[in-house]
Amino acid sequence: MTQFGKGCHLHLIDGSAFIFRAYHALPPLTRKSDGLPIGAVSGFCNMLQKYVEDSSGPDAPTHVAVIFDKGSHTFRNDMYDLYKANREAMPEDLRPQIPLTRTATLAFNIACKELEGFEADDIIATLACQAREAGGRVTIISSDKDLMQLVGDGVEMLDAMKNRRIDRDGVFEKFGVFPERVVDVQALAGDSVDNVPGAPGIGIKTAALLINEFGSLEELLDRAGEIKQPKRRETLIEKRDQIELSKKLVQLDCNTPLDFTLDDLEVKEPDPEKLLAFLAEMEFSTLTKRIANALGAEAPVITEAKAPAAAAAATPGAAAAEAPEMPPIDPAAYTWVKSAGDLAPWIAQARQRGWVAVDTETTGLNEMTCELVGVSLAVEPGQACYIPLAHRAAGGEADLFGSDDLAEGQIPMQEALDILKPLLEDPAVMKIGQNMKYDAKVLSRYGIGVAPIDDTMLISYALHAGLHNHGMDALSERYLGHVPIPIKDLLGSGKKMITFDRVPIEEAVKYAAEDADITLRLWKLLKPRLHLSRVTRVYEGTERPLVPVLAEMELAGVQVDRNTLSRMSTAFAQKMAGLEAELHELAGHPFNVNSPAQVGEILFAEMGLEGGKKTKTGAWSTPAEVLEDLATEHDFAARVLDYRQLQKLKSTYTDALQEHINPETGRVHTSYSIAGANTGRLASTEPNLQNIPVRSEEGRRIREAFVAPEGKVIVSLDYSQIELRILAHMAGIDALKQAFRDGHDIHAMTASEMFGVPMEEMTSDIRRRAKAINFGVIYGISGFGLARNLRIPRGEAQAFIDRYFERFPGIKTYMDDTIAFAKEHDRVETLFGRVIHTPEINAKGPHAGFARRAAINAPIQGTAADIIRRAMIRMPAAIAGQPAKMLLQVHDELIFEVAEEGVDKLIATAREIMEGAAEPVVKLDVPLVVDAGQGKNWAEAH
DNA sequence: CCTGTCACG
DNA sequence: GACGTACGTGACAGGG
Repeated sequence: MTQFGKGCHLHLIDGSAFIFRAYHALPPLTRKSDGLPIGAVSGFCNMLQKYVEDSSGPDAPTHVAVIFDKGSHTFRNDMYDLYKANREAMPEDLRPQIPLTRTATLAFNIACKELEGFEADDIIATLACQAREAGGRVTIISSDKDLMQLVGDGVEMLDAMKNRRIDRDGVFEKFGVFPERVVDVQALAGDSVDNVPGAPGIGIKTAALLINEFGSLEELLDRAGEIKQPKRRETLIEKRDQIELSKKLVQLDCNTPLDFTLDDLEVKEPDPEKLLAFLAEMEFSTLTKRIANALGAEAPVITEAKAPAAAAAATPGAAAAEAPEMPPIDPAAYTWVKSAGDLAPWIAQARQRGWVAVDTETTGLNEMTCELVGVSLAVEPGQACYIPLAHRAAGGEADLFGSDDLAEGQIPMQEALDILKPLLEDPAVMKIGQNMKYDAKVLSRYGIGVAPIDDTMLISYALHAGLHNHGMDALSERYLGHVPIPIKDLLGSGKKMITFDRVPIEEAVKYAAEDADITLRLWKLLKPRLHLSRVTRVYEGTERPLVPVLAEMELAGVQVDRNTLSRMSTAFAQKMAGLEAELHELAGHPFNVNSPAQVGEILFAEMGLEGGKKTKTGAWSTPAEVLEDLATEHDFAARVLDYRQLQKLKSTYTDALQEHINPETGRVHTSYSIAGANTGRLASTEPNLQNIPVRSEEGRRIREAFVAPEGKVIVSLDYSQIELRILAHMAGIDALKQAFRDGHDIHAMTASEMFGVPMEEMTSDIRRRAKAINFGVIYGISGFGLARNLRIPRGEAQAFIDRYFERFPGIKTYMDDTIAFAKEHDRVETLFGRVIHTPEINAKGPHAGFARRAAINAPIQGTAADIIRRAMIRMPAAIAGQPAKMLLQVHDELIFEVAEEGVDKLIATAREIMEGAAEPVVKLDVPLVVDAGQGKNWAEAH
């Protein structure tokens, strides 16, 4: 044993922080055999394992301990009986897991220390002091700000969550003072979490200001009379005792009587047998295997005792880690289907059950250009196969010719597709996929129309929008506790990346079949929850049916005229070159106009203009908003704005769009993500066709490149003021509803009501202000935001808002009710029952305002999204037989390509569908109005 | 890979 | 009282 001293590096892990993070990060998992809650233990072990993996290398610790709290009564409670009095009670299902985390720590062979009547923080402080005195280094693994007072002289903190080291400067960033004065600041600012009172009315900022001015808390309190602000002065004088008590509460104790020494904390290798036995006892199948792998040991078999009904029932609301009938995921157990004979039983199994999970493997992520490489099927959890179809034989590196041969052990593509087609199109067999639109599009290019379908991504979206994303990796990790094989492992990344057809089939089987297996497991787990969460109608009515509709639109694409774009590109380039020369001239030297940092340097440093702000990275910030203020006086700023606009148009639109023209179809095929936006909106990617310019004259011309082929016309139909109409309905504002019924100018009406100006005397400026307020309401208005938008003083903006609420009290009520609902249920809902979770709504701090506004906006934006989704779903049947195709959606607008002679009829049909899309589920008190336009291109049609 | 900026509804 | 502020997206360029 080596004596702790110079060269030693002690790691102190805040155990309680680990436990709580693990508990809150994971769903309430239970042990399969007896229903024991183990979610927190599982997360705790994962975090320890990750810690062990990450802490090797040159900076590895020589000594380590996990420190826990013990006992609820400490010396601080003797000083102040309300200390930590507002702490919530420990959740029921966490309590039994606490002792298990000690066992887990010891199983990893890491020292595990606690002391009755002492907080972990004091033990950590004591050990850190001892280590520092002995000349060693210390890293405290915690993000608890109470520990920041210990930083310095070889002691640092590591925020494991953000993987960020915090040194003296880091502490200064947080507290505005260096570690020696942190307790002084804390004593003043107090801490609501620990119920430390501090000085009322003083937060961290003010506290740091005062401490820096006076040097120390004691000095400040002695000379409090010198403070200018009367309120602050009185507080400090009156609350002196309370502040001094607060300091004692936050001051950590470096003299905790420990019954061990630093030398007892020396890092030890874990005993594989003991560690694996513990993990197996907990029945963590994935983690057991992972650690067994890491240790080079055999993973013990986890006994599969059936859960007695009573034990399962004893933990109500607890979701089982894996549904009881699901065996652990084992990629080695999947089947390689090599022949038609191999495939037959899988088809039969799928038919017999009435469902099958399907996944396709392809050469790329673009459904329009990739090629099919294989198909995997899963019929039961653990029973999955992969049918390779176009894998290439392994060729030598220099083998430029032979490597395109097909690998052995594959059914000829067409033969396999002929066998699969009847199954994939069988109306009696549900095809389950994760993001089925992708697979359906690929297969449709091979002549297979997959139906009916279920989609685990969309099931998750209907259930959990706002809680997390809905990709397979996230879902698998979250709901199955399993990390799928990363595709990177097969394809590599960057320059050396290969396509899936080059992956050896043995490897492909594991990956591909696992995807189908996971999809099936997720389906079994999540599908039954739809009706429990009352979102079956949303899923079946507005998510799932959209898949084939979008697939058809995306496959159709929109014709884009390359010549128009490239002519514009050239023109933009010339203008930009002129502007660039002019700017270099104005600056007196050449610089990169595209670099905001350099532009800022010239404006604010070289030219010495006021109003420059820096970003958090320290570079100058030059958003358009700032440049616009300068532009009236300074040509330089005006030219930069002109340049930026052209640069944006050229790089994002006229240049990039050309790259997206599909050489085979001559058209641009966007992809819509159905589960991307939390509110129910779609998102358009590769390319994004939902942000083609329209507001500026120059930008709008880009829409001229979106054309109809010979003999056809582009038709655009868009909802007029849909979100304001929904607001009028949801908030029940009679005046607004009546205005919409009468077809009045809604913004002018609002202005007239608010400012008492008769409609005949309305000016455009007053109307503009009312319009900004109307939109502000939809966004969860704030005085600050409105002030910025209208470029008026904040007080004036607030006065507008106050008057608005006075005139339309129903809006205020709606907003308050929505927030109250969100706070109670952690979610909001649209008129159609779409659920948007608002997990941050009860959070404290800067997130709170954000969450409030999002909660106000979500039902309105989401209801509008529901309505256009419903219209889109009904559209194909409504326009069947007409010479028309629906091509694009832009949130409140649908774009069609129609034969000239069919335009009037299409407009009539589509308008009827769109205006009636809310019904019969919702009967709005306001009419929905759809405007239509037509032309040879999108610019004319809009 | 992250940040800043800017395009849309 | 302090903090940061309209809502929802995606793409591109710069810079480490």
